[in-house]
Amino acid sequence: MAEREAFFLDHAWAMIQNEGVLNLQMAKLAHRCEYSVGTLYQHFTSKEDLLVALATRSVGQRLSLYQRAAAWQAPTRFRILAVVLADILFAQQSPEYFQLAQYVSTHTIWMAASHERRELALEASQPLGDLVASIVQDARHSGDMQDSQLNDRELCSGLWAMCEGMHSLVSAAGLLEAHSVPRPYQLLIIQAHALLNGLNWQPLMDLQDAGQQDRLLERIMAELFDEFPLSACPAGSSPV
Amino acid sequence: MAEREAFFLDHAWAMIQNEGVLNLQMAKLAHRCEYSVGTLYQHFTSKEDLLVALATRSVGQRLSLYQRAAAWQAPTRFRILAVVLADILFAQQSPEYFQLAQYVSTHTIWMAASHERRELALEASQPLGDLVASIVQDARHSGDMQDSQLNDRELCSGLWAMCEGMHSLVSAAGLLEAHSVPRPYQLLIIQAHALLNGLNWQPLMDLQDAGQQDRLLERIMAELFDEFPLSACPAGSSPV
DNA sequence: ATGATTTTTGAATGAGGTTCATAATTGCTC
DNA sequence: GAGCAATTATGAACCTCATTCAAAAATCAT
Repeated sequence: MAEREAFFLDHAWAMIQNEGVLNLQMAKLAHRCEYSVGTLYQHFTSKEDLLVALATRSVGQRLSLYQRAAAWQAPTRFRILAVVLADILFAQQSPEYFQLAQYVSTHTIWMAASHERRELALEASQPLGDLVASIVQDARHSGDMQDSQLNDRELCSGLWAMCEGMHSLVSAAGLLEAHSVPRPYQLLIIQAHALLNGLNWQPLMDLQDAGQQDRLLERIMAELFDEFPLSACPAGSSPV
Repeated sequence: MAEREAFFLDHAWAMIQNEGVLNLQMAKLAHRCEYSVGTLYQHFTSKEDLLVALATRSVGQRLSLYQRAAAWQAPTRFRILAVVLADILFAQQSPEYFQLAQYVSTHTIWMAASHERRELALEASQPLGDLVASIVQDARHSGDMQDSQLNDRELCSGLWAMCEGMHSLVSAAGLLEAHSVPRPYQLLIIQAHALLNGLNWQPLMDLQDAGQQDRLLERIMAELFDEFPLSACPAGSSPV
């Protein structure tokens, strides 16, 4: 049963990658899977429900990238930045996923999914939060972070929002260009450094020293994400 | 002609506020405006096109709040924070608008609108960017800000992304609660302070001193946004 | 083998976005 | 102001799907 659900989702994902979210049709999907429409609807209460399920499933892939960052033997500040980089790389590698995730987390779509499905989605996102929180905890223990006002989750909420927000801005084609903001993901890295500096997360990064920032990025790419093309790295020189 | 377009948009907005974005029907809208469906389609190439037009129009209301912040006789750092607060207040005052804006800036919807409509939307958003950029310029002149790596727009991109991102996270019901992040807008203020500190935007704010932050917020509320209920202010004590 | 229960099916339903042939109106000329 | 051309408005018809549900098929229990 769970197997068939996965089967449906596999094919739905393939269809979305070919034809976009808007063109996914329940009847086509059922036909492609050689099941009837009714059977499809036994698994998903609605199309939106299926989309949320799909987005939920992809969290796993994202997590595996994040985990490299969390498990890295490096100062906590580097590790948290590596998470941001993982986020960026994944967004560039699977733009369809981000498009879907964004569409799904829209109030309009989110609320159209079943309550159970939403709960499952929230549960699935927990490991991502846990992972980031664990880095914060390490940072507190090692003395890299001294803040006492915010708990582990709250501390990262700004960084989280910033990443999410930049993805949103990027996906509205033309918006950033219209506002003279090219290379959004390079900027995201710089702004993330600024935020982490502001939170007093040691070791601080000199924002005026682009070379130092690039070297760190390149190191993370080499040590954690070496299978990604260098062009994916939002460094100062490359036009990402 | 432009008058009739505005007429359509007025009624569309009213209908969305009553019944939500998903329940807006082109035929109902036309009927309510006492025009035929065909006439409606002379103004908007599709439903998505209309939604983008609607979102575009609402930028004006948002702008008027931002302008108070920009025109305020106060240090630039206070003014930029006032912009963030204006954003939050507007989001709380017009949740329908933000829901719409978010829905519309989804790749899926955005790309379904006509090219011309998208251009208009981008143009309409310029004043918001200009306004923020002008504050940055003042900050550079007065010496509050010394960064030389980023231009005026780029400098604020992180703050912009952070605000957008937090709105996104808030609108996915249950997501923040699931991650132990209550009172998102209070957090947004704190994180904005952290980011501004990191950018070295003077005068720096002591992140550990919640009282000082609250006093600033209350001052902005009193001097700029006194018609808003105090409960709208995301201060430390109130449970927003 | 037979009846009961569960699962599957896909044609039918219905909702609603979009189109386009027709009708109405406006503008122009003599 | 009559006649004609050009423009604009109309809304029924069309078409695309998501969703449902009565009937058929498959499975299980005795």
